[in-house]
Amino acid sequence: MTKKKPHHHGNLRAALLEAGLELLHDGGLENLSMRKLASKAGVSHAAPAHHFANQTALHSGLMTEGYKMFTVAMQSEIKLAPNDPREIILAAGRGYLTFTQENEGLFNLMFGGTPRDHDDAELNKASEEAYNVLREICVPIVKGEGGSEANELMIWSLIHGLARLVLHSKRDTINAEKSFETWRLILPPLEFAT
Amino acid sequence: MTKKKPHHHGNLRAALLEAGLELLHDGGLENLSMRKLASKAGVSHAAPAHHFANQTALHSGLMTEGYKMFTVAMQSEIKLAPNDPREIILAAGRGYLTFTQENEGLFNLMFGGTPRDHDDAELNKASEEAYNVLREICVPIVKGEGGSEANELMIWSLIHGLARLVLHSKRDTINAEKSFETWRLILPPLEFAT
DNA sequence: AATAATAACTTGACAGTGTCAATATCAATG
DNA sequence: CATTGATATTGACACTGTCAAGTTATTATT
Repeated sequence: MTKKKPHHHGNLRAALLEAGLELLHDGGLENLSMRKLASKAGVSHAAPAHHFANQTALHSGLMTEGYKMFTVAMQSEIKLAPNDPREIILAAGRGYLTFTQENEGLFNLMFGGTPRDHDDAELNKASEEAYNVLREICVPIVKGEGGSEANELMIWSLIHGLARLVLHSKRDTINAEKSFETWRLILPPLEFAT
Repeated sequence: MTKKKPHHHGNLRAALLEAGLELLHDGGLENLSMRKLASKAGVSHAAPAHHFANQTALHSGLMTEGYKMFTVAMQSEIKLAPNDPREIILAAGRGYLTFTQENEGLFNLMFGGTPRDHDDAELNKASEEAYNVLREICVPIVKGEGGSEANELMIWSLIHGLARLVLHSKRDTINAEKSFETWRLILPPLEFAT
């Protein structure tokens, strides 16, 4: 039996991801660097290279964590919602908004155009799972000309766009506190199958 | 009469912005740097500092150009549209999508969470003008519970979200070529005042 | 158990980055 | 013509990601 005990403090990879999330949370995307990461985890500046081939790989790893948190945020709001298809969609949106507002830096990393490793299996799995949450809450919507895909895209675009705009104009138009209400207001009428 | 002939090649500031847009167009946000910018404009690495106090100021300048292009892209599509409120909204969206797909790097800079100078008067003016285009095309929509602001936010979120998702999954779900059709499909039914 | 092999980490170097201070040069004004 | 102020250059600094080489710790082999 092979005991995997990498000779640092258990699992450096996890510690690095943790440190990265912390940096993002503190100072946003601009505050994230491999060397700070390493320093925060208490290792030398080149240590991360053994767990993340390059910066893109590290970013992909952090995105993976982001999608997981994302999925959880939506699901836990859905659990609290009354058993009504529209209420469930509204709840998922609240989860989305909560996540983006509590993790602005990570959100920017995930959806700001930062290059990612498209062959990262974990990342692809995590993002797919997040998309599946969305897919499920859209099932009850009656299909129109564009089929269920158009419904999903409509909901996804709407909530993603709102989340971005809320972050984008924290000081202006859209009040972050009232973003839940705004979400309820802009979600168009939907027809559900009975 | 004062001939303003700064002793380089006319107007370095404009040349720097041009070079910046080119860098963004070629290699995306990751390809943009002040030193490349300077080199591309044929000046020393510290020359830009006299026209842009720091990187944020440069970014703000590029964003300003982006919003201007943005406004033009929407307006020129609107001009071609039949005089029907829904068709006009669809046209503006096509302009939005065209801009984002032809200027991915600039779009990422504008909406990827990159810090900006919130006191930059030109930037604020340019972004406001872009928002005004949106506001105008939403005027014919009958106001609901959220007033006209909710209508604007709905359209804005929807098209912005779609644009991001199209860029985000160029290779996957959403076909960039068919993004116009997708936009038509996900725009919900709207009620217009007669 | 001793030794070899492999993985994890460190150290040092390199080119590239934004920014600042000091210097030089040009354009226009007195 | 001399002064002045804006404009650009040069050089330095700390910081970044990445690579090569060396060191240490863990695992595997004989």
